[in-house]
Amino acid sequence: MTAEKKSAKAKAEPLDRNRIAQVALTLIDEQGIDQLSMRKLGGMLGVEAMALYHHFRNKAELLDGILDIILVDVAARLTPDGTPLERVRRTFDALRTIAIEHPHAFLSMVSRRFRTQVALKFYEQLLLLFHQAGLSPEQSGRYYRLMANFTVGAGVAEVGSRARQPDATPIILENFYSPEEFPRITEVMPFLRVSEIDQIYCSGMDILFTALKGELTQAVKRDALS
Amino acid sequence: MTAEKKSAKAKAEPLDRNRIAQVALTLIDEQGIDQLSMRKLGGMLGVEAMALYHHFRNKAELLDGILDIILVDVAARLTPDGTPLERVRRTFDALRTIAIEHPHAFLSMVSRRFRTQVALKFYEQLLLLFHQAGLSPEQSGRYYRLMANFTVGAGVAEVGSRARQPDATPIILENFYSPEEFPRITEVMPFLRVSEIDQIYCSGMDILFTALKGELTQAVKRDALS
DNA sequence: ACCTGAACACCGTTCAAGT
DNA sequence: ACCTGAACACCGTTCAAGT
Repeated sequence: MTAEKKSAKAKAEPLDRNRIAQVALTLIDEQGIDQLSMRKLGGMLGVEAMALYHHFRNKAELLDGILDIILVDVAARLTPDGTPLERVRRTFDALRTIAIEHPHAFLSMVSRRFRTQVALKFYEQLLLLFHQAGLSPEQSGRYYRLMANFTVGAGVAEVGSRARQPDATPIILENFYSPEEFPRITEVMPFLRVSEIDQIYCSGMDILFTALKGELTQAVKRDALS
Repeated sequence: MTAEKKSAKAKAEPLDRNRIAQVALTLIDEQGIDQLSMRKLGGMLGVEAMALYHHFRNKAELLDGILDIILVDVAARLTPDGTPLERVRRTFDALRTIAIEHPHAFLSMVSRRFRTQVALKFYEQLLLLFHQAGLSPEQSGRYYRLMANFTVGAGVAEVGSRARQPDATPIILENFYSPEEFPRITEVMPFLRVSEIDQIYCSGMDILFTALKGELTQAVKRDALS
């Protein structure tokens, strides 16, 4: 009986941080973040929950491990071609896809500070691109934050519409929604469909990049004069 | 003994949704979101946990109630003076202060869809301002989303630096951080201090509003020609 | 070194019962 | 209508013990 259970769950190789975090991510993707428990995760790995504590000090550290997996995945998709600014743009676009591919995980990842080597390395690489594009440290910091804010916000919004939320107030829009009560919402809703969201995100990034390039050419002009 | 406990917790008036949500918010502010439990909340109200289920169907609905409180609070701070666009700007600025005043609550609020009457009313009012500023429904939707994305992202970033996180990977920056390993991060860090964040947020909103006004004057010119 | 078992101190929620 | 008590099916984490 015990042997049967173990074989069914595939426990051949020994555990390691990466495999645990990987399985945890699938669990989150399939069942939502609050369905991730050390006990259930252990079950999926054919192991007692307590075995996991040999690889992660606690659940929070496991979440850091999941963030690492995602960042490595994002980094792997990035190609080194194009100008530095094009690469910056592609990096943020790739980060945004996390929200779409892992909606349940995204929310808990987004507020985590970069604490691991992997995360810091990712951050360093991204800032290097800003540097290569000719931005000063001050400009790099500012535009990194602006773009990160915007991308994170877009991701969060996307999560809201994609990930099923635990049933809260059952006053779902469709139930009680009267167009005459909320005329502006009614008017705007067609333009905020999931199908439009991507284009809106792009337009926002366009605005930020235009501003950035404006600052860069100004600097070039100043240099030419002096 | 039981009487002592009750009197200590002030249970004079009967419960109502608003008071429960209010106390829940203070609990979150003081102890963090994952310290909010129905049992503990009941304790603070001098009541058994199960009594709360008479006012909220479940914990998720309680969170909706907290969001309502916050939105009412934000709305109360807004004055009706100035141009519609100025009022839009002040609305987002006020929303941002939530992240600063309720960092622990912010994260769980930000991904909640607007399901309650209160939240929809707030949304309607905000979209009305866009309308009054002369934006088309498409423009209203787009700029609402752009500004909301940006503000939410800024809030999330702020939460990351303000709200204490459960101890995860103990590789805190200071511990292992070697400037030569992460030169770009080192360079940029001084410009991303908490004291600078506010200014960066403002610069981002400035960029968005400049773009918005650009679209508006273009439309005016088109109208004049035709 | 890596995993188990039992235990501790908690959860959200249901349900029948009290007033 | 509003609250209680007991119960169910869970949690994260500690700690001593096994191999």
